[in-house]
Amino acid sequence: MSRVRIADVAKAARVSNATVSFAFNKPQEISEATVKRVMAVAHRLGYTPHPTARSLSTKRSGSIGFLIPQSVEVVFANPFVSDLIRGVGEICEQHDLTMLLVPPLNGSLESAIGRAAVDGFISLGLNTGDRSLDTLRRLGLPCILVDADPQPGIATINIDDFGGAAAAAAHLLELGHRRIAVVGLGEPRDRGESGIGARRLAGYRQTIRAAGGAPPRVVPAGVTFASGQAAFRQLWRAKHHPTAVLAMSDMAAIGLMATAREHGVLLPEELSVVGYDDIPMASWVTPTLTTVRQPIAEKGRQAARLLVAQLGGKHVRSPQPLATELVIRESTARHR
Amino acid sequence: MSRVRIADVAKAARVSNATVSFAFNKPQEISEATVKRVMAVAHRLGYTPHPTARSLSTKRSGSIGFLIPQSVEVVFANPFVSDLIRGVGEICEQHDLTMLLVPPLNGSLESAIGRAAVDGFISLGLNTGDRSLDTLRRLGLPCILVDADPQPGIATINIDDFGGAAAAAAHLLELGHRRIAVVGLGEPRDRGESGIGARRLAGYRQTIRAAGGAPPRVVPAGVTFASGQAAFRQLWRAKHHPTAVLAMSDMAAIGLMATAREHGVLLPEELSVVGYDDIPMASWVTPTLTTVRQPIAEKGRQAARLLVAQLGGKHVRSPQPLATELVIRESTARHR
DNA sequence: TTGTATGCGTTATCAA
DNA sequence: TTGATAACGCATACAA
Repeated sequence: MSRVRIADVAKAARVSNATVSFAFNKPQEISEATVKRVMAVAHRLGYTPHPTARSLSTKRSGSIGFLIPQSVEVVFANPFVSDLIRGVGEICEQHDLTMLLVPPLNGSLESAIGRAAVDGFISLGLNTGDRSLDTLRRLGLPCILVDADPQPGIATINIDDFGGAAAAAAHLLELGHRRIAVVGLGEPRDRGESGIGARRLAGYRQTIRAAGGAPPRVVPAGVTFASGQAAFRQLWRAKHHPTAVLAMSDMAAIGLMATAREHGVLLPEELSVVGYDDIPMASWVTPTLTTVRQPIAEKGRQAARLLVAQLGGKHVRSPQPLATELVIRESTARHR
Repeated sequence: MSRVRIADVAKAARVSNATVSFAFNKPQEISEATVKRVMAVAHRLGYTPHPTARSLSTKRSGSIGFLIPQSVEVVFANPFVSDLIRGVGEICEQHDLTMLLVPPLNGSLESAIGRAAVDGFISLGLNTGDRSLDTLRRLGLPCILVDADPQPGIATINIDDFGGAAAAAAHLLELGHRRIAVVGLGEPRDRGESGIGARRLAGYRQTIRAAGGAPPRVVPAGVTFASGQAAFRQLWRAKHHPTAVLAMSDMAAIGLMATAREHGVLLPEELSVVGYDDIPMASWVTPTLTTVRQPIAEKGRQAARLLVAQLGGKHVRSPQPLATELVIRESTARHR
């Protein structure tokens, strides 16, 4: 019981393969009666064009790849990614594109890229110097970067990481905090070099320095609840506890707050916490989280729109970084 | 600057196409020296096998479709889906499979199914009688259903929806609650018919009836924060307010709780709330949410494992429904 | 308006 | 061990 092919339809409808193909793809090119007849036969036989064969011929797969730097398991633990996907998905659906999730294959994004049958990629947080970028270029696949360092010839969607971080730091300084800790993003070796972590850290540091504050202690963390828990424990292990924390993700901030409360730390009286992202959850936790809002879904939409444009042959350029906004809620208070 | 093809490599390495193909796919079939030489040339030229051409030939795409009943925009608003995806992704990565997100195309899942170049599907919540099931059968594509009614010949992953709901209801009854409301799942027209909503509702109803309680009022909702907010407003519009609520999703429960607090309702003193799912967030909100835990990621893993087995030609059967467990936290209290 | 013939880039069969 | 060559299933330029 093999699949119904175009030839089967053609034979049953007493026309050629080409006519069947036209009936599906360019109905206006042939007579209406023929289209009707062919389609009726096709439907009766249960024919559906083979997507792979069609792709090989048209050189279009009708799907785009969503490149993630780690496993699905890890990346989707952060609600940020869901929101980003939602934005991308919105535009994809407008253009009948499906989305392929492409994590590294055996640790290598390069090989995963080569195996993905897609028309282009949206990539989340690709570090400068990553060889995947060369692979992308070599294959000539359109690609839009999100939350990455600008690359020559590749459009990148970014937010004003520095400005958001600066606003967050300024808020804490204004509240009288002087012993401020930073919960970083990713491994220490990455932080100083590049990426959003570095930009945010610069925003924190410069603002604090400009106010005459001491350089903040920085503890590494990821974008998960658990990493926020770990960050708290690390901070509280030291003799002098900070009176305020600047986190680079809401998830880490929320994990940190939960653990702080478990340790009997009063929030925000004894510890002010500022997050980053403003994921929906930030306004549902207790205390509600003061955070730097970034338009997550909009980033996804922009990236997808740009990719669609590029698929259409247009030359696209990186837009201006999107604005961030400090959202003051209950997790920050005046230093006592 | 067209893409490097297998013939280019063959010519440059002075071998035939077949030899190049062997070097990539069955290195043990040809001499080691040849493999080495061919691979060196391939690498120098930047050759990567064309995934679509390869698929057409092997009849394998190396990716599976994740069928969702609504747009990505809507479906990914529920953290439940992220967790499910994480489970599926975990197994996929073990088998070098990528995941294609397949939402309805112009409202029709059927056409979306036909266009997806995948080896099989995992489908979330496909209702009985959905014609997509016929399409799947016709195309002969392996498919595993999650949270759906059992279909003849199609393996389905389910949890003990009834038992979980019954435990939740029993818990509230035990706490002395008699005026209990249910926050449903989906449209009223679907609820009575089939699906997890119906099974959970039956669990609530039968348990309450067995205890001699009055039939619960049921208000419809979805699986989003906003639908929980709406459900609260609808409940509070009536004269007699319930003293406890059974929600069919944590997200709805969390939305309901947030709105209740805004209306000055004390939680859990004046209103007990039970959720369903036990998404991570359930233990981060205030009060922490009493809920029915289901192994979300495990469902994803099971579905993926079954699909992989089916792709391997094995005949698979629906496993036993996975156990649920009532997790008692702070959102439920004795009726005053 | 319809049919024929070729290309898409691999894999795999069968000879050599 | 390697090399021609036929599928794979469809789209499309070109011919009729």
